[in-house]
Amino acid sequence: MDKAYDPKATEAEIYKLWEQGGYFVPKIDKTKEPFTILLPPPNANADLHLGHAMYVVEDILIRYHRMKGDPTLWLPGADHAGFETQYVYEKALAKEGKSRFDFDRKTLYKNIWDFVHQNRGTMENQLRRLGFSLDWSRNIFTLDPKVVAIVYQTFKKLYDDKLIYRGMRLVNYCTKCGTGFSDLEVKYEERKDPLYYMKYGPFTIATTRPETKFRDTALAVNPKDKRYKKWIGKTLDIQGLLGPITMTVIADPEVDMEFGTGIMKVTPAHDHHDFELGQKYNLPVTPIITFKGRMDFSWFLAKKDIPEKYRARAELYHGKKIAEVRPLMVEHLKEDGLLVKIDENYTHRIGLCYKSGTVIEPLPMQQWFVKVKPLADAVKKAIKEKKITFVPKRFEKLANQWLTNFHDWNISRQIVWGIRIPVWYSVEENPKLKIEFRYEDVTVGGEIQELLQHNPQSAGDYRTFKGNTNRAHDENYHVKNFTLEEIQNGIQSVQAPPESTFVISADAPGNNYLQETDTFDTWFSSGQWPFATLEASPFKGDYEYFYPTSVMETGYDILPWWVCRMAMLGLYRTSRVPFKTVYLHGLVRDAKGQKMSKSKGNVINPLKMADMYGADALRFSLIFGTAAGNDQSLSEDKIRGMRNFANKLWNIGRFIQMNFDAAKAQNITVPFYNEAFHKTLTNPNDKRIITEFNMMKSKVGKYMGNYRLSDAAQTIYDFAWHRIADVHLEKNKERFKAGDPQALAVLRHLYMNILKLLHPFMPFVTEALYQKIEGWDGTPLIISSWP
RNA sequence: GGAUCUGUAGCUCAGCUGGUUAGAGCGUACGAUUCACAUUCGUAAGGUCAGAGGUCCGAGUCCUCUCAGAUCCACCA
Repeated sequence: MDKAYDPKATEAEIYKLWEQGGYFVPKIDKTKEPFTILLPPPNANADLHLGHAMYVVEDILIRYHRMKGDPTLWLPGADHAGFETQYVYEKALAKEGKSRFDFDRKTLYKNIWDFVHQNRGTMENQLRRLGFSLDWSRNIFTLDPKVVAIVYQTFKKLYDDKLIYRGMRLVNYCTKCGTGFSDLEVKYEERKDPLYYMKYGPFTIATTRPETKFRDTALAVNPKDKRYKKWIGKTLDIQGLLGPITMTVIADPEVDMEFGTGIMKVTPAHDHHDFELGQKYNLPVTPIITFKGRMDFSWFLAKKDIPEKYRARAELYHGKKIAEVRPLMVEHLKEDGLLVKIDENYTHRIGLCYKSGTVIEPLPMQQWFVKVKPLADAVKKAIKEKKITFVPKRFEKLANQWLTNFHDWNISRQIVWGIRIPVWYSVEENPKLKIEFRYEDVTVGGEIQELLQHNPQSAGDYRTFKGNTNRAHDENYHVKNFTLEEIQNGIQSVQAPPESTFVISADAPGNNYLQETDTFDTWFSSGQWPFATLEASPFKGDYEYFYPTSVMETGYDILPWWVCRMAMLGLYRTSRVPFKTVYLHGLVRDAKGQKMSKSKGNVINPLKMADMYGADALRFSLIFGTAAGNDQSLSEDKIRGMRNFANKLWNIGRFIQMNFDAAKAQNITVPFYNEAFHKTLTNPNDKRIITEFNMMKSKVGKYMGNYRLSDAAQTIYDFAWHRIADVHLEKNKERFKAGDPQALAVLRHLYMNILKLLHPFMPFVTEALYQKIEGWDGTPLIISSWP
């Protein structure tokens, strides 16, 4: 044996041995209860970071149960990570000077597919590098056809149960990313913005967004507010920048009398709160901002007999960005004497796109929603009945809080990379269907139904396609023969008005159908992971045997996004909880307790650490001295310290081997330790260390059962290093050297069992050492039995 | 506004349902070592467990309040 342990020389070999030996594949035994964990699927296209390395918790539990003889499954997978991935891909496109709008839908999807699959193997090899004993024969991807089919079934069932509805709602829209988001994905930031006080008929109102006031539909006051009582219910003509607007004064108790002037304008199309008021009082939703984040005054310019002054203004505003138009409007307000004052020190919180940092624009849109409350209530009940328990316990409270506060879940995303919503609109039945269509770098809006109705059966005869009239007059516009397939692929978006009818189906119900262009929020599919993976498994009976899973282990930061949704959808689809225990780990921070980020340059790359100090050292340092659910600081020093421990184990092994070799040379036979042998023990040192070991062992067993992995790790660490190496070895050195069979037998027994106890934590070095032990029976440590 | 977490040795953190002299890793000081390991060994210094009050025979551990830090959610123009 070498003087020092060299992880590089052993780890890859050992992983191969395990994988090829088929030890990661569960040994199904119907008489035993299985132990199952699903790996939270990492993004298929991304490298692993330290957060992923925390999956070591799962590997420890898996290896522990495997050694205990439970049929054990740890199922790996990859997530398509819809928006995240498309975002990364678009950034790569931007570097080439391109954007997603340069491709039709099908090509874009295929390009992203290729992009993801080029990178996917990297992530999987990194999981291997860390020693994770995943059953690769069951590896699965969120876009595998079987998974998609299951997601579709869920959607259909939800719809049939009236838990999914389509509705015009204000969505959190990022005009830069071109998609809407769920509430969870909006980040807030404190900003100082001017608060404009402006004359509004007989009132003064305060607003930070003067640009939306052109489409105000009402004024609202608090019914208790004496100042405005006489106006309630009255209809007024209010002088604005583009002439008078007619609106009614409504009373609603939600209006804060203290804020600003106590009177608020209601803009249902661009404010969540106003939208709700609008719904309550039946106000029209009239947008003035487009999905590109530009001002839209076409509604005004289409009017007849507009005074020239106002027409000029509207033309000036039209098509401009909000930031450009706001100062112009302020100028015009001053000009007209409508501006009362500006409060420059007003701070408020505004919503930002969590990805691009763009201001989120609430815009009205037809979207698909999941009615969350019935689903969430079922989960709350299951938690109350202890069908799901949390480690640590406090997360139960948090989960309940989440489940209580969830709004209806917007599952529509205006992106291509994902599972397309299986909704089909009949072109014939929905004459108002609007499509955006792109070909040959020309985006055409138009009435495709005319085209499709002409000859829906035969492809290749769509010359009658007119496109929109503006384009038709454009001499650069080319009419081309489109096939039906080309039309389907070239569709940028289908906008179906509220009254549209539709069919839910995985495939086109007929030729005259166009599919919804939105895709599902990634979490809608990953929320079905537990049953979807097991149902889609290539091995028959997996779902029946392994579902529900035993432990769901993940970072606490995705408790609401993922864990709660899995619980909701799992319970809904299978009537059983998808997992019995939820173990949540904390964030890994840098040595100073700061969040790791690329910009701070304090990121520790787990793969680099594994290369430098060994995967075992990295694994151990992530467990050692940390508590479930708490953030932890990780320094390279700590990893180095754990590397030293691996080396200590190595050298105990080396010491043992040298002494066994010496004994062999003298023809001394060392017996194996067993109960009968134990009775023949005479030396008090041997007896005592065995007793101590047995106590330590039962302590470790108890800790493992309670998910107290850090305590288990520390207990073994302490015993191996400070009890065995520092004391027992030193005190009995002469006996070992003399080849005392009893002493050596006891030592070998202790050592073998320490390696076993330690194996879940440090699988590589323990396996390597175990196989070197004199008299090894040929069973790899990974499948040997837990002491 | 609501909620959660954290505050224990110089640093980073353990400490389960309250019970003997409060622990680890790293760091520090001094010393040892060709004998498994310098990725080593020994010895030592270092904490009024944020503060105050309370419950208890007994509290770092439970309760209340205060202070400090972090995080999450909601969000009023």
